[in-house]
Amino acid sequence: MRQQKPRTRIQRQNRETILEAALEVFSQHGFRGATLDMIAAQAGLSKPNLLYYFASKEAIHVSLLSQLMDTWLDPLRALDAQGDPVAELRAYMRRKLELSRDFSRESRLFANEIVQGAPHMQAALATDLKTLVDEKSTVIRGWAAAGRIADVDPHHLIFSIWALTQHYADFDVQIRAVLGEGRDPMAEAERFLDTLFTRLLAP
Amino acid sequence: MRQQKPRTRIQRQNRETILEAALEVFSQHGFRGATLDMIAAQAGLSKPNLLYYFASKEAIHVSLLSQLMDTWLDPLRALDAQGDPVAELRAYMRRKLELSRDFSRESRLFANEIVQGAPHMQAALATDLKTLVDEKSTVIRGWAAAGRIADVDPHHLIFSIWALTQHYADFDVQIRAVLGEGRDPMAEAERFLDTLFTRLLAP
DNA sequence: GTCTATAACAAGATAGAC
DNA sequence: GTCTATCTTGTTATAGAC
Repeated sequence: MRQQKPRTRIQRQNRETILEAALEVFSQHGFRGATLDMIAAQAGLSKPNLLYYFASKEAIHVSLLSQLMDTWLDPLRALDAQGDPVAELRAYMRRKLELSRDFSRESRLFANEIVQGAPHMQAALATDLKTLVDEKSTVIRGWAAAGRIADVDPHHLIFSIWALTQHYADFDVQIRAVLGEGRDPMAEAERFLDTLFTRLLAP
Repeated sequence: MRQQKPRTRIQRQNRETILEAALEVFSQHGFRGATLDMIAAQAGLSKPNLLYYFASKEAIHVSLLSQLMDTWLDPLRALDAQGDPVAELRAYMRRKLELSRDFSRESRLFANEIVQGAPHMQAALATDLKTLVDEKSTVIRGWAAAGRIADVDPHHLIFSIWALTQHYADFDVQIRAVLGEGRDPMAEAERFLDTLFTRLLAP
């Protein structure tokens, strides 16, 4: 039962600091594995001070997740029905891969949430996400019908882009363990995935 | 400090019951999110009784994970260097997808562990897993060099099979939310992935 | 003697009072 | 910002049942 909207500059800044710290801790330990102590230490604030800005541990978590959804969907939103089909889809894949590289904590936070059944996001998935995906699927289906890309199921094409790009963030430990030292997973991934989607989509 | 190997029939059976219950709970909530109370309830046993059969909560978790590793690698082990390259790789993908369908809890247990940095599996990843993957990568590289499949990076090819098949188990909630009612994600996935790998691998 | 349950303990956690 | 009430949870006696 605290203020919802930050009024002053200090409030905005501290909320930002807390969310950044919480992202670090939640993405690494999951919701239950994270403690307010860890987040407070990471943020350089006292524990009660956290609870001055957020009503509860769960409130911090929810705030992170809802913020995230937007960023996460941006690359798909940018898919342009007027552009060149194969180029557009490859660019979408590349943007998603860049998100995995530059926002891997966010990706893991999301993965943690979904793997555990999305207790806090069910609604958003079935509305915002589904709406956007359905809309873009229609575009892709049109491209396929016009013979401008190969005939593939649009939904599963999108799933494959999610799966392949997020895998490099979420399963990073495994990837690095298997590849061994001295390799650059993300750079290699970009080349591999570009080849993959080029071959898949060629009409 | 309990017995390691089950001696009696009851012991084997109860350990089995506990592991089954723990799989259900751990895969859904992660290690820290799961409580012994939940596992006990699921197993129909009392909490102290759990700890009569397993030394600790962690011991149950570790037991599950080490059992899992074997099952998880079987499909890759079965990749036959003497078989037809494209058929072998497609069959490997199909076996992995069947695992995702029939052992989705195991897949999520694994995902939970890896996403959080694999605190209990680091060693196994860098040894057992890496050894097997490197070995099969050599086979695949040979196929590519002989022009029997397209020229792709073997490691990333294997990663792509993992990513695409496990995604349907681990992100099941999201998939179903996006597809909506009345569809069969796994059946559709099989057709889509078969097309994808056929096009990717065609020499 | 092998197993199971009730009860209690101690550490650690969230949340809130002062 | 220190300090604390309250609750949860992993673990351990303790004692009883098959």
